[in-house]
Amino acid sequence: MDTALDRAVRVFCERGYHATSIGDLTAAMRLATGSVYKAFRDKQAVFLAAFERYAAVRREQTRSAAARGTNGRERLRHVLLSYVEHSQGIEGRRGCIVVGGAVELAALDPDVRARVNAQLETNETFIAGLIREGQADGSIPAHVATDDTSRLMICITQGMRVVGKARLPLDGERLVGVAMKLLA
Amino acid sequence: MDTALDRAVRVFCERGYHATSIGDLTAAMRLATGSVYKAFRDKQAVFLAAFERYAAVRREQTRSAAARGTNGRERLRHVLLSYVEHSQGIEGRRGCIVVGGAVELAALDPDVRARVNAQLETNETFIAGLIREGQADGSIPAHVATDDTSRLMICITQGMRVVGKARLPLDGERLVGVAMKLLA
DNA sequence: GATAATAGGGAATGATTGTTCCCAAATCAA
DNA sequence: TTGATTTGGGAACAATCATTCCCTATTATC
Repeated sequence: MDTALDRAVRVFCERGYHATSIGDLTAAMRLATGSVYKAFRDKQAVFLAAFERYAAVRREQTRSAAARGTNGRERLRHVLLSYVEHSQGIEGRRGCIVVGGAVELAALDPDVRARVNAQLETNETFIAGLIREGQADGSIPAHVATDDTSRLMICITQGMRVVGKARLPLDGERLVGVAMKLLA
Repeated sequence: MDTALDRAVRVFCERGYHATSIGDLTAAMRLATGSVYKAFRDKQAVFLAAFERYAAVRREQTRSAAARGTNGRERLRHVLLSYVEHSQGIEGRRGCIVVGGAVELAALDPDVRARVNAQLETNETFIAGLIREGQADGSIPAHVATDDTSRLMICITQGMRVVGKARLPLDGERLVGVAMKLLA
């Protein structure tokens, strides 16, 4: 079932919510219509489950990117680098289900909006934590405004997914190199 | 007809492409079904026309925001401030048709993707121009990497629209204050 | 003033949508 | 082996979709 959900994630990322029909889902998940409706209440429930699965996977990827750094600043740098990589190429073109949910459904579906906001806030809190770590270990100056900087970085990461979906190329090292000035 | 198109812009911004039915459009534009199809070839043509109209209006708003500054750095600051303002509150919740087009249609409709890319590149070129102005008038250091910085700023502006649509609050002065470090 | 041309309105249409219902195969219990 | 229960599959359904067609005012032309 998790593998079927992974396939649903791909379709929702690529086509968004409304352009994905139940037929698209059954084809991707290799399940019949009745089976999908036996596993999920309706299409929105499939989307929310796919959203949850996507968020969990991405959260893990981001944590492990952070673990590649040896201090707060380096951990943050690797998180940003990881975001650029995921916003590029084939995965970038496929898109992000959080951004898709925000743009396509935030105004129409309170459940999805709540999940999107929760996800954005989790990410922001994580980044803010890394900034504080850096300030504690001396790799980030104490005068950096933690909350404002982490919120701006959320804007950067979400924006990269928009730009990546539009297929503008993103150079990881150079883009992140510039973004790290925010920690000066 | 321009006023009808303005109303179409609002619907497309708020609901996106696929969730907007012809019925939604006729209600918003105060036109009957037949009239819409007499003025436009199909739904995609309405969207593209609305996109064009939206882009023209936003372009003008951005230019006039830039005009409020007295040097390159200040002009860029006002542009960023303007973006935060438009990403917030009722307009932020309504959303941006460029971001919506990128996220919802870039993978499905080559025409829309081309228009989205053109718009992103226009904005990026405009920002890059402001950076160069600032470097010429001495308000921005010469060592600032123009292309990388302007691309990152596009990510920031597009990301603010995603975050604003999700209804996370954005504090203009503080966010832009942090973002201006990119010009150090 | 009569007629042609245009613009706007809305019912009809066929395709597609999300959802439900029911059937067949397989698994388990006795 | 039976019978009961679950699991997966797909046809059927009503609703909604984008689009077309045709009718009625209104404007323009002679």
